[in-house]
Amino acid sequence: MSISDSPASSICIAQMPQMDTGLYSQPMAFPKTPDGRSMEQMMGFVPYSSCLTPSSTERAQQNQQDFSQFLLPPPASTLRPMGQKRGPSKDSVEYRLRRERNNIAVRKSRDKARRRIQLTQQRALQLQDENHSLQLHIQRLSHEVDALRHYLSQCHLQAKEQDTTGD
Amino acid sequence: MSISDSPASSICIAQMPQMDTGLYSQPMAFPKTPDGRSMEQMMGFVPYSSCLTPSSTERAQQNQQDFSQFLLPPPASTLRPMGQKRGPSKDSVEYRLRRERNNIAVRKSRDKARRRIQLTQQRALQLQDENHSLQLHIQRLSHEVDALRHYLSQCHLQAKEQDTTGD
DNA sequence: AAACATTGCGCAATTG
DNA sequence: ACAATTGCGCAATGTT
Repeated sequence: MSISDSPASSICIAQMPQMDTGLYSQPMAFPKTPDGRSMEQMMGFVPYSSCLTPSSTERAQQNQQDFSQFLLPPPASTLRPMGQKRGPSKDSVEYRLRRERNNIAVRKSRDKARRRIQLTQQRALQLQDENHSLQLHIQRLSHEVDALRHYLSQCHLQAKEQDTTGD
Repeated sequence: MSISDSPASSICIAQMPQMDTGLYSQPMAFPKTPDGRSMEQMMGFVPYSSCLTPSSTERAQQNQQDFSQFLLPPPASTLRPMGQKRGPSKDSVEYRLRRERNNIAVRKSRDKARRRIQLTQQRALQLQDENHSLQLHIQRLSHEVDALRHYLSQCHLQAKEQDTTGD
């Protein structure tokens, strides 16, 4: 099933109003430039962005007012019509179902990402520790090498002495 | 807790485009500052989104109280409507300004997070490489130690032989 | 082509 | 009051 309540956290979901963006949106999607912003050029349309709109969006959370969206005559009609047709997709069941599924997928994906990040962090720490240990090990070995070399040179000296003496 | 609620059925509410942010925006008019903000501040305009979408219309929840602003497009003259508004903030100017600022902060914060993550990842890789190098180094040193020990033992042997011989 | 996964974004609630 | 974070849903994309 789908959602539904969930224990604790959850919010409501399903029919909640929250939507913000809605229609037209085009918030992102477009080629984003590296810096992230801009570019809608491709399409010609302009965002309208500025749109402005304020709040409308509001979700009902208790407070909110919402305002009417319509109150305005404007272009309205020009925008997407839809009357309530739910045929294709948009305001109803099918749409809602898709949204709900996506929301779930999103949550899942984000949890995954979060875990991944955490893991990477841990790994970095672990590697750092390991690194430290290895450096210590190297230090020890280096000293050992030095000591051995020293002994060896002593040996050679003695050998030479012996040589000299003996000869 | 969240709440939510609105009667169950309703769904949406407004739907409009929100975008503002400046990002894509600027359709025409305003100067947008580099950092992205601007605009509305100057005018204070409000909603009007164009959007709207109709369909839902109906659900008008009775509750919506407010709406206010007048829906009008005009330039509003700059200012907020006045009318009833619950004092604090909600639908206009002030609100919009706050939102805009927050949106900017959010983008900033996320960029930062992204960079941080990337950095951690790089660091992990780097540490891994370093680790590998250190292990090789250890291997070399270990061999060296072995070799030296071997030489040393040879030395001692010779010394002994010499000893024996000489004696 | 339908389902799931990612990702940028704005909103709102929190936190400092 | 205000910036920084964080959880969340939306929608465009990407992947299967």
